[in-house]
Amino acid sequence: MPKSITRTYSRYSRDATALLGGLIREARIERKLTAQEVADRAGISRGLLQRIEKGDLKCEIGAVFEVATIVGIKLFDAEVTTLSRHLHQTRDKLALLPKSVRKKSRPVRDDF
Amino acid sequence: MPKSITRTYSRYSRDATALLGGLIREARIERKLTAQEVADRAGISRGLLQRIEKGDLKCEIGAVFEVATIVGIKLFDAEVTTLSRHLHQTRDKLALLPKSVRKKSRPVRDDF
DNA sequence: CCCTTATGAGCTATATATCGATCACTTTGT
DNA sequence: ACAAAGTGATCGATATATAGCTCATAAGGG
Repeated sequence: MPKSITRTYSRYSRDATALLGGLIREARIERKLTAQEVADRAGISRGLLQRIEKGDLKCEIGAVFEVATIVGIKLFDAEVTTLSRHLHQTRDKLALLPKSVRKKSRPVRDDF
Repeated sequence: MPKSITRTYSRYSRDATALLGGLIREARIERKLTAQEVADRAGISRGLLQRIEKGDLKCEIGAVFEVATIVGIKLFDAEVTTLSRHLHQTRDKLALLPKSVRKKSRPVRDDF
């Protein structure tokens, strides 16, 4: 990250991350696991787990998903299954789609 | 990250990330957006977008969710709605749960 | 078919996320 | 009420993810 970039995030992203973090925390407590335990199992520090549970947008997605899995949140059930469904819906269409996207170099001539 | 940490990820996490990345790519192409366009809108570099679409586990979750949102993947529909539901299911129970988890200091004496 | 443009991959410099430690505070069980 | 344990926060050091190029290849439109 050169040049000191301050990212902006959409509300959607922020809410989603915060909600996921909150659920992780609640799932952890429900399962009676200490923060240290979960952190150890996930191979991360306790501090990072804290940030994840707070919904910090700058955590590795791998770490977040890993923790989620450990505390018993089935990403496949929630997210991926739906994604899969979505994927299958569009798969046939996608087979016909171009492999690279190309912008119109010029406005379409439809004026004759 | 001091001390050269090599993280291990569960299959779940890897699959989920890869699937999400794949869906992002397909959604982008379907919408006829170039990688550069999406990257610009998300405020990230094209290289990072590539990694996200490949399912790289080490990307910021904020960047991934942001891109997902931009290409029209409704995290709320897929993930968060389910998360919300889950949240509500457990909310009442959670109100009664302890705020910190405590391990048994000693094995339970159930031998008398 | 050519020419334009998108994509993929690799490189370097730098901002920064992460770790590990420490401290104060809260909470819980006894 | 006390002691043990969990949590939250902060700090310094360092590994590393990211931006921003460049080049080569692939792909699509005219």
